Amino acid sequence: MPTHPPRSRATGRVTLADVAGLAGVSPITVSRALRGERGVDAGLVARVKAAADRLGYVPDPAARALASRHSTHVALLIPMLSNALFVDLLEGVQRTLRPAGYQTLIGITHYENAEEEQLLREMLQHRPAGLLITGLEHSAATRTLIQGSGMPCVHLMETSSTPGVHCVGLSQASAAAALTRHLFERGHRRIAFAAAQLDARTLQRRQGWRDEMQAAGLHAATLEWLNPAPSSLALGGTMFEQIIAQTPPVDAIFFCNDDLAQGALLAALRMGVPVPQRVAVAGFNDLTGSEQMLPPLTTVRTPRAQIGAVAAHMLLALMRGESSEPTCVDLGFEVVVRQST
Amino acid sequence: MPTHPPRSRATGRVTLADVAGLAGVSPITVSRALRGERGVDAGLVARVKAAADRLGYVPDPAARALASRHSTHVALLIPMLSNALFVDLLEGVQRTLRPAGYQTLIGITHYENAEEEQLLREMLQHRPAGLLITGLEHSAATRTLIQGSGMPCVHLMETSSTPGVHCVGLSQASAAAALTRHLFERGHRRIAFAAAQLDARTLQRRQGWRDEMQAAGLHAATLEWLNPAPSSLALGGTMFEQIIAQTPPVDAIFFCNDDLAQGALLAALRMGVPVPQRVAVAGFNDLTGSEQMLPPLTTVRTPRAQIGAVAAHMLLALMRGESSEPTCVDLGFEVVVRQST
DNA sequence: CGAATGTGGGACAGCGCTATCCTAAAAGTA
DNA sequence: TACTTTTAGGATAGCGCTGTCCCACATTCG
Repeated sequence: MPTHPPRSRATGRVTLADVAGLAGVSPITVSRALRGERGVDAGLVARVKAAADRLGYVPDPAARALASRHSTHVALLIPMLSNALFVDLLEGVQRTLRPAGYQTLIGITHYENAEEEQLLREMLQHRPAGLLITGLEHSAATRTLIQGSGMPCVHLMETSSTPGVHCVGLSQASAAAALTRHLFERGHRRIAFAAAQLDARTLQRRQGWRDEMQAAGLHAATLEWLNPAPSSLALGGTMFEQIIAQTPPVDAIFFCNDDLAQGALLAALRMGVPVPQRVAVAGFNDLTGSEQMLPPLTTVRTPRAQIGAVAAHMLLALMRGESSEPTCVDLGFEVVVRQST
Repeated sequence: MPTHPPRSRATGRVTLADVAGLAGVSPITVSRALRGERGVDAGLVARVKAAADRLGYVPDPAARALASRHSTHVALLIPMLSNALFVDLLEGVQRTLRPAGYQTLIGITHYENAEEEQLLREMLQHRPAGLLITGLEHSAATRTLIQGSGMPCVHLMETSSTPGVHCVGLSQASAAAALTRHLFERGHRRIAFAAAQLDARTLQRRQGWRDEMQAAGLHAATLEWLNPAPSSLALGGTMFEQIIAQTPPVDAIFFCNDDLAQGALLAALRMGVPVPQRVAVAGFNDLTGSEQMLPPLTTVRTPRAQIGAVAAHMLLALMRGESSEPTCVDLGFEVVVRQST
């Protein structure tokens, strides 16, 4: 006859032992049954689950983390939430991780490598079960922390063919190239590229645009307008004013994101510059409001909510110890043609 | 002679016992010294801290949570992150809580009471040390959960004089009233109120507008345009089209938030309706971009980042067991007059 | 001067769970 | 049949920390 621990406790919390008492098994069997571990008799599993339900048992994450040496937290590192792109990404992640019993710990890096590293350090103290991190480029210390922790990690937004690196995203360069070709088709030749923030993805877009321009023999260094400041509607307007004053005149502007492009369209209205007659304007990401602009903005739609969801699924697989195949998922993009080009 | 536990462990993690060994005291003294608990000799505290620094000791949150029965997590419940208002709120909260050693667990309720309750239930499993929750109105079950948990709780965005209730925000009704009076001053008489989402704060704004309208003898039920759908630029445009067609014509529209108002301004441009000549337009919150619109949008600036920070400070005090005075902080607002009125 | 009060610090016993080892029965093998 | 392998489940021992009791010593007071 096995020993059965007492049924009630001082704290009021329903514990494994309570469930074990009701089901007539040992606590460790309850633990195994509830986690769906190897060889527990199916009938027993059912009995244990029924007992757990009846008592309203919920496992204590702290105890679980302490004993198993990893928590039910997933760390998510993103640059900024004021960019709607990352809000959608977060939605996709949470929608997948919550039902699987994981909590998302959000770290906002403000596009700073040092901040990212500091956040990662703090988060590792909580022994997260996995990590979702924006982009592929990080400081050496950050890479060391990730590898040293041995934690499953999925990179977001970009793609890479490096073996052993897990990522879900899209080819930023291909997307930018596709948009550039669209501008060619519309007859544009002097196409400026205007960017702010200048993070890795922005520079990849620049590369995509530049490759197409060079292939067409249309590239010129004076067509690149790079500004390291954070992007905003106001900055888009300012950049538009500068670019429109250039001689010889540009006939299209490809902004690296919709924030800038929307600001440019508003500036064009203010200045009385007809778009797309005088100059075409295109953006990137297809954020809310781009279809409401005057004229509606041509842009590239990126599947960021889906990226979040697929990456979370990949991470779940890795956390279960499965080896995810493929290691890199390209979710593509769509050029959305509207009246601004 | 006290017993000193061994200095190293299998897991590789630096533990309290390691620090205790180096400092030549017992683990419990290290625990007390590091947490700044009552009566530990100042010299000893310094010695312990030096030892901890030297070993790079960081406390294990899971063990701490298990032993003390509450974690270093703070639960934050907000309706939605696609509304920039709540992104700013989150920034303010994190900026305060992170340096104090707390992690923020974000729950997004999508404006659903049932979702809020479910999220709260899940979060309570993690025994958060405190709760930050948007608004004062919640389901009975949610209120029971909060009270039953005995957890410190601060309500965000609204104000209340109910004793025992902690809140940081602003009087939504007063702010709406002030904006309405501004419209009176500009000579407007038929002022429509247009709202979407219809959460508690929206309805409080409606009340502020209505009170002023009634006091001036200008209220009419046909001036209220309420739409339960989520607010968006597109909806703002649609509502603008409807309202502008009304006879007798309205001469001003007070949108319950800037999203709707911005959409209305874009629709006005599209339709060729001169703002503010034919109709004045005002919004609420002063979101990014409102100053960039054509014409720039008159709105009410709300100090949401500050609300987040002040609420987090209040919660920190409550979590330390101090009784916060005052229990309710009104951070006010500012009517920002631009060219749309 | 002895008892009442305070104060710094330690021992102990868990918090609720899981990793690990172990046993006994069941199943497969020669 | 005797032997190894597999399998289901239990006993044990922590994970790293803190709440609680407790003791030794120092301080105050009648």
